[in-house]
Amino acid sequence: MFLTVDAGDKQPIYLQIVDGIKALIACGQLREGMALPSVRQVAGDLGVNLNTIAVAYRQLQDEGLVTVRHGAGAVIASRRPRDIQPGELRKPLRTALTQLILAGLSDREILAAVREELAPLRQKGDSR
Amino acid sequence: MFLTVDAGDKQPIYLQIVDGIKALIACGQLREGMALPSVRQVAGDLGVNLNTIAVAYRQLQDEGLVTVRHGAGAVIASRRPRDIQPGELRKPLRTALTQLILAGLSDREILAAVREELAPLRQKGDSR
Amino acid sequence: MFLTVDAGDKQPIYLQIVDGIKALIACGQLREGMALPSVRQVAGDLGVNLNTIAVAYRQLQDEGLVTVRHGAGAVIASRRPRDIQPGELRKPLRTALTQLILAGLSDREILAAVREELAPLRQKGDSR
Amino acid sequence: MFLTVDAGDKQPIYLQIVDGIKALIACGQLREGMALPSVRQVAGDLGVNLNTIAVAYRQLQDEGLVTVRHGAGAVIASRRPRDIQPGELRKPLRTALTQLILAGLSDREILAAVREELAPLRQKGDSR
DNA sequence: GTGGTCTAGACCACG
DNA sequence: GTGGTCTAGACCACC
Repeated sequence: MFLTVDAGDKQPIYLQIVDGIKALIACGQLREGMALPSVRQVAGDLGVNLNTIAVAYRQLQDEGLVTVRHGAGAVIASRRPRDIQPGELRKPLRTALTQLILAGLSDREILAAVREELAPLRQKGDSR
Repeated sequence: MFLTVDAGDKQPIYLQIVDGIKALIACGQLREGMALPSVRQVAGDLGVNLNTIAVAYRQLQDEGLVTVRHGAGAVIASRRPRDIQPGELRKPLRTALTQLILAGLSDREILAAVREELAPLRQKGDSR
Repeated sequence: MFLTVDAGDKQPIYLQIVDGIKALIACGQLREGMALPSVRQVAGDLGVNLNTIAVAYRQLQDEGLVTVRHGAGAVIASRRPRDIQPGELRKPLRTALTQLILAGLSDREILAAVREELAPLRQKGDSR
Repeated sequence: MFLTVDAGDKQPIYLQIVDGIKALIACGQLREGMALPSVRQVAGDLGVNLNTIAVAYRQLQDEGLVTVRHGAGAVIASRRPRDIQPGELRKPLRTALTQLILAGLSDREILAAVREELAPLRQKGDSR
């Protein structure tokens, strides 16, 4: 489990953990039915408070990505066809791309960067 | 000036404004030397607090995108190569791509989405 | 015995079992003097922890609905008028109705839903 | 604002508050666009911790019932057609009705109780 | 053992 | 002023 947090980051710790676990799910390192490490273990490993992890797990549950069973740990939920509006996902993408343009990258360079980022997120070869 | 803010968004208003102005710069609608509208005018147009706009302008100044001249408003700064840490720009990109993967999009679909988003950001034809 | 549990439910498993048995009693499928299946059997059938079933049975005993006889299993208790505080039963009803109102149902629709739910709970014709 | 909490209740305080506010919305005492009292005020009034109220408000936001704007308080959200599966709402109703049957109430008495509970939730006369 | 809730108190971010 | 986050530590509920 390769989760890291940066206390100096503008993004709150609990969201960093949420994003980290989402990435692990996306790349297949965490699959449907697999158990997540316990709240206490993650808290100990990362050196953050128990509650902070609990909030992250709760968020993942609210998004339907994991099933938390009281007294029995958390497991990756069955992957549903996710009822998200595409518009919700486009906004952060647009913002990220804008930043790259302002940094002076050409379209070609940006697409290369996207491919570079995409590759490790597809390690397990389920490139649907 | 086509800036909009969504009070219901989870992103703070001042950042929505920062991103909006960045997009205008990226696509060439705002060019080096052009004056930004006054804090008061933007606040009035968008119906938000004066202070909120001031914070947004301050952020743009801190990033070196605009220069605020005391008593004379803000103008778009000369485009410098900017001292960017590439990692800083990659993180939001990675998060946005992760979300698209979790939504079930294939690599092909994601690259298409990136191209779609990139196009309007290059309206003015300066595809360096 | 038609009991089911849903591990993904937010309600704890032992309460799902308690509610399930209450429903069976309410509709007459379980009557005074009838024996409940053993803790072990239920646990095996549902694939849950032995202790979980024991807690459910304990709760039913505390509410006076079943009597647990040492070494001889549990049987449905004689139906007493029960010492109920009406307020205690009204609260969950009020919460459930509030949810229906927020979902946009009219009074007419809600009463229809109540009658619909009531019918199968009166299968055995003891509509006192 | 008539919110009460019972520390001895089995339901957690933050959910009691969520339910209380839902009831106020359902009966029209809180309408679209109205501001909720601040987290600090509610915490003071009820004598509970700030965080507890914050969690309740966050839950209401996650359910789309209120819009929380950082630094600017919380307001009742525009009432959307709620994308709930009716099955979700039927389960608590069924459980509540089961309890009433076990208490010995007849169908007639139960329907009377439902009408009794429904009346105060329709004070403002929008019985769609 | 697991996660859930609550407290007290601190500090930050937003408008 | 507002809400958001985090900590430390406690106690409870569940499996």
